[in-house]
Amino acid sequence: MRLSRYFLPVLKENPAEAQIVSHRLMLRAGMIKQQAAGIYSWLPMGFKVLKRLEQIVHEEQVRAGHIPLLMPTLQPADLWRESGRYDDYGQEMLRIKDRHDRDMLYGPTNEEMITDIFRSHVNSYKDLPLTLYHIQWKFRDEVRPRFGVMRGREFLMKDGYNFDLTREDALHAYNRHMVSYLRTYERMGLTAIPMRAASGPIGGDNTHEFLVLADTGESEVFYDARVPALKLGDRAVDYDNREEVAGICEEFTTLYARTDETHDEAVYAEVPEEHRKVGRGIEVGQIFYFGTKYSESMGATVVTPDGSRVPVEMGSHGIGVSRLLGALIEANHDDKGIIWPEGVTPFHCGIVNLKQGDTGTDAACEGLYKALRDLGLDPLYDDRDERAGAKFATMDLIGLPWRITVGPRGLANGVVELTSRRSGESEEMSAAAAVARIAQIYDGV
RNA sequence: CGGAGCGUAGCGCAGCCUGGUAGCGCACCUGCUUCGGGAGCAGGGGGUCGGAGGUUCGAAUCCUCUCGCUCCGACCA
Repeated sequence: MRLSRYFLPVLKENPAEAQIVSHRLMLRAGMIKQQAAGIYSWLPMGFKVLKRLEQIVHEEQVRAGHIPLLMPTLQPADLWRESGRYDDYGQEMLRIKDRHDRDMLYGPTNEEMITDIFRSHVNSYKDLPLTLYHIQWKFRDEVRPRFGVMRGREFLMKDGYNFDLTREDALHAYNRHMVSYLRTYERMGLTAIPMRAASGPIGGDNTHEFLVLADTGESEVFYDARVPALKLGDRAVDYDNREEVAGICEEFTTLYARTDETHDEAVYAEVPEEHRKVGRGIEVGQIFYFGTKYSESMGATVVTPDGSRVPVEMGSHGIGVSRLLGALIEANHDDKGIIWPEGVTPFHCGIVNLKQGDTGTDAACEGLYKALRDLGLDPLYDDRDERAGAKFATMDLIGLPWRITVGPRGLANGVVELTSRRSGESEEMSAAAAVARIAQIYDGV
């Protein structure tokens, strides 16, 4: 993309309403525009990152054997009357009437609807196990939306639902989700720690929340310092292998890690003192096993091998996709702006032309731009007629992890400059070498 | 939902107390000079002061109502 033809309305000054750094940077970097309290338009670059996160979530869900579908944002109230949650959910649910005066609602989640789909089409144990998920906009009419997309009223969420015959099968689904989530966050360059959680209104006994450590997090967290160092890495996981999947879960949940809701001083005291850490975290996902809570109230049953009919075992699992953007920035920024991890960056690298209009630098930049694109990479070429300082400031603000700087001074020596946004370190090399390096960095990302 | 505050140009703000017909910085447009970390000079465009009502000869300013937004606390992906 050529910046002169893109739509990237960056702000030089901090918008007054944004208090936390991710909100401020998303506004300044021209990623979002607020339309109402907790409701945002996603401008091109914000939308690009959001789509990238969505894609990673999809890939990891499919890898785990889960099946995508799409349910609507608007739902009939009757489904929720059946489960009993229409009255329970309270004012957080946005209720709407259509022209025929029918009660509708903007879905805050989809347990009822997925259960309805299931019971309409599945009757036999032979169709199990089954895990369906979608990535769809939700609405929860929060009393006090804040922190930009981290606590919006409208938000994009991946929610998945497993249907199993037995409790053991359902717990395997639970574990499968935990591992797929670990992998998802890791690909995004985030360290998200599974922590035992309280169940909340969705209900259920087994539940973990995934927390990204950040000073601005809303939850207080207590954990063993060795937990954030745990990595899934690129090990191959057979998601159908129960022992293997359970083993990974054990690996990641044995050491102490809890939020203030489930914190237990007595257990925490057993953690060696030098490993005890207290901090703050942003919740970016949660997994639940809730058994037959919805299948019983809504009649989602299957016929077993012996001919009897039993309610299915279920769980639901969510990732706050739009919130992840905020969490990513909270975890990856400095005083100049965002620092995108390679896995989620909106553009692979930036090209800064220090002397726009100069035949030599223009040609060198065009050459780089074409070479990178020919390799399937997506560079952002700052071809605006701006001064060097302005271009550098924009690049730092929007946080592309790599920048190639092209100026007459370097070109006279046959070199361009490759700079890491994260470390700030620069290296001079030929244009061809810079292209090769970028390609190598993104190989396999 | 309790408490506090803010709405004046695209963004950041001053003016309001003490009414007299709107200003500053950035951004934008034009020209010249600049050009390796948010340039300088000169000129220019843009605001029914959130909305409605009231007081007054006169309202951004005072009064009433209303809408929106933010922050602090209790609740949540």
